[in-house]
Amino acid sequence: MSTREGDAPLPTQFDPASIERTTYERWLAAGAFGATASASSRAGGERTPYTIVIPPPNVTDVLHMGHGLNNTVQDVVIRWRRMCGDVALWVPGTDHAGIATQNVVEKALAREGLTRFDLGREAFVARTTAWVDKTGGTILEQLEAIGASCDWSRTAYTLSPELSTAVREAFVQLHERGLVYRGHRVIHWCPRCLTSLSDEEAEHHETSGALYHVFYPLAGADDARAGITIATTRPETILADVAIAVHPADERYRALVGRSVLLPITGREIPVIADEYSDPAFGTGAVKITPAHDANDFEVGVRHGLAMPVVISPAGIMEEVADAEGRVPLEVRSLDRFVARERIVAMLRESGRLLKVEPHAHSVRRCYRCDTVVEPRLSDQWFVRMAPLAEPALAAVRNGEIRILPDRWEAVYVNWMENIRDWNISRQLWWGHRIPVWYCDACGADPIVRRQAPDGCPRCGGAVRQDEDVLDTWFSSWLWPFSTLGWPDENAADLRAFYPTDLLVTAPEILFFWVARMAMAGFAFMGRAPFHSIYLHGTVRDPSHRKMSKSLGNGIDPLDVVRLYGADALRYTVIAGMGMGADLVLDREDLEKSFTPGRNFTTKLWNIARFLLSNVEGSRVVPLAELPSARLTRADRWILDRLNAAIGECDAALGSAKPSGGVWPEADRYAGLRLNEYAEAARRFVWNELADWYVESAKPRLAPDAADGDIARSVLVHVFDQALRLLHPVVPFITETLWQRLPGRRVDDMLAVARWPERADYGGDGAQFELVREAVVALRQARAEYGVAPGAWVDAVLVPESERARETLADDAALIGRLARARVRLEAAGPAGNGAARATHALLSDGSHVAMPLAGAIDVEKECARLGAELAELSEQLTALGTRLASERFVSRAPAHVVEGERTKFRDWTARRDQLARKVASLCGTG
RNA sequence: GGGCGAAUAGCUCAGUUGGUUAGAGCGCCUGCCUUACACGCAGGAUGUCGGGGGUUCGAGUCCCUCUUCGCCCACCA
Repeated sequence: MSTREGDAPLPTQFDPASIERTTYERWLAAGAFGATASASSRAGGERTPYTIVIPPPNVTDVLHMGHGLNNTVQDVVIRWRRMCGDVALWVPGTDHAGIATQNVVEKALAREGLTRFDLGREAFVARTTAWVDKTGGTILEQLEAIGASCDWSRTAYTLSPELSTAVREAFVQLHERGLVYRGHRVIHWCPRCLTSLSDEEAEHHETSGALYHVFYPLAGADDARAGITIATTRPETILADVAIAVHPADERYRALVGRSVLLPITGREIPVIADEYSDPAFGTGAVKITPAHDANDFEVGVRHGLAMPVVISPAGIMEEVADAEGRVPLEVRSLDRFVARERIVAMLRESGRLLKVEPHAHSVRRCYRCDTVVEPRLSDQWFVRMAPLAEPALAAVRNGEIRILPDRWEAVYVNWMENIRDWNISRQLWWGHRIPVWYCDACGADPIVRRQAPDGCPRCGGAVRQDEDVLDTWFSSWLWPFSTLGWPDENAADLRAFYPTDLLVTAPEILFFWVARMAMAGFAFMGRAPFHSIYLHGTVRDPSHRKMSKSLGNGIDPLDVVRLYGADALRYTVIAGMGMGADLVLDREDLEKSFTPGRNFTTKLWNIARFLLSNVEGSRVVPLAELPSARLTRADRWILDRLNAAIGECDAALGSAKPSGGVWPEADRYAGLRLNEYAEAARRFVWNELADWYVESAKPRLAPDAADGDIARSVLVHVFDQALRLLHPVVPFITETLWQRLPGRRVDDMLAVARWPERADYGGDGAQFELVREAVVALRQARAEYGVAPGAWVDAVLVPESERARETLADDAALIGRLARARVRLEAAGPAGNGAARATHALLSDGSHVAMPLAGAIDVEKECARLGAELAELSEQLTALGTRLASERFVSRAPAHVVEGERTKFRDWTARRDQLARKVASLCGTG
């Protein structure tokens, strides 16, 4: 009644689709992923909390391999911690993705021939909200398909009312601390998105452009050749030039400082000024100053009190926008900036002012969302003063409070933090958090910064209007580790139970956008780091190492993989195939090949289970702990030893979950979270040890009449149970399904919340089984080498070197014979060759040897040559080793354990050499 | 321009503080449907650890240098 026995046998073929949905439903029904705040030790509970907040995918995203990779890593870790008994919380959620989402909706509008301005702000936001409500969040459902064990009751959204509260609180607090300010300066502007961007959002791209040398004649000079030549990459901005700057120490131009030159095309007079900004070594050493369209020129303009005419419209069109009367000639007016550039160049050429055009490689900034070349633009924006915020976040990485894996990224983080610049957080968009600032037009009071809209101007009581801009999307994301847990309510149960979180898993691309800023926000608003570990994984690439992307069409849909090979195959392939921080190469054109490792492994697991279950059905399986250890065979003890070793390797690869005392000790700091090593250790155990050796060796014992079948069954079930636990974080669906079918399981038992394995002393030593394995391998090699027919039984002689070896080989002679298809007999140690002449030999590691008398079947000459070569090689190595051991320097300088190891090796090799020599003598009749 | 990383088997990559005869997966070769698995089993081949120099008893691992890739940052018009 309460056990699951009686289920139909496992289907021959593993069909992932048939188990995944139901398994996931079962987890949900059992509340396996729910984390109870009161259970956290920080909230008076008994258990250690372990928290991961998801990097919120854009609400409009559909799942791609990058998400697959990112979320598999998080799920492996959170499942591991859950099994270790932590209150494991994985907070899911999505990001409203200001520019990205607005762009998508605007595109849809464009298909209707509309712009957002046709709808108006309110209607546009309503439409976007409706669209997000309808189609958004698909990705979260897709995460379930790959097994993500998020606590869905805590799903968050960066534009939810709760997070809006947090965003306004953060803005107001920063303002109160003087860390938010309104700045009038040149910022990056995307003429397509019609918004300003932060430095991080304006990406550098190497571009091969041109350097135009333009001549500005001296005003009022008799000599038409008198003047200054400047070099520029953006000739269209000439129209907004207000000065020419030369270096004060530049002798070439000293006489011209203070005089005026004539702007080409318009003939306007502009001064020549001296400013250290000008680099005498670059171009002609003279630089044109265009304060409204270049950040550096702006600084120069401020220093010299220059005018700042704007000649490029927000949309990138040449116009007399501000303080620019008479600056834009009709020929270029209303032209796009790049068209205007060509026109201006043509005009300069015609007038003879264009002296030279040389190719010039330089980097141009482009909008990270739409790839449009950004335009430097003078405007008013809100900024966050970052230097004070960076201080503690920088210190935290330096002192080990926060570690970054792989460690090489720490240098990148430190470098950025040390050179941090203020953050432009206002965006001229409609989709996002409206900036909580109001203005009074009536009395011109200072901007009113409030958590809630004020009723009226606090000074004159007049009407107020809210700032039109919204905040950078990342201004809400940087609060994510605590805003999702209830902040700004400092007493929120989740905040107290789960903050600070533990691990942040993401790609290095958003180290600055998001990760570093979260670190700063954690200190700024919570007074401590938001997490202690940052795990930066690689990128998914195609076989030509190009990043997988929608635009290149080289992407793989994870759901296709799930459909074809199962979520577990996807997860295993991703985890096992990815070293820390390394990229993952997958081939869209050959999914089968890409996911072969995962598919093969899950199939193997399935078949081990089929074999095991068919052999334990209907028998009572005694828990291992209830068995007298004296009844364990050599093979039993061996596999239990191997299990212990595997548990140790998995634990070592996963490392410490948390830093002790809040700071990572050097020894642990860069250890752990080596997920590929963990997966490999578990795979090797299950496949190469459990399946290849233990299961094979146990087969005779599982026969109905076998004497110790009960022991074999107990060990088999125990070991497989433990193995499934070890593997569960990587391949949760199949392990859960198989584990629940093991004998004695109760209906509500669930692997997802079962205990992680621990090493246990079984009161025995399985090392002697290695000799059995070696004998089998040696005999198999001999068979293969001499072309013995696969089905044929051969005679074999085992010659033990020691009493212990004799015992082992005698006990397991039948097993060796079965696995190597040989009729085995033991012969006492003694002068080699007695009865084994004309046989092929193999030495085992302890000096014992096995022989197959293959008279007639073997080529004695060939065998003698082989043995002779082996002997020669061994002798040579022995000589080298001897020389080394005789070396004064080695013995005196190498550590004692190394010297001792080499001496032991020398003794072993000597014994083997002697034995081999005897065999050569007996078989080949030479000395 | 500044900084960082990589180069190991045909391919994709592991190789933690220098220490047995350098590993895995995939691919390849040979033979096997051995009553769990051909998505499998058994056996096998393939490496001047990018080149050169150095430190050391000992270097894939540390240092220098060269070559070739890649990444990040950056206000030279």
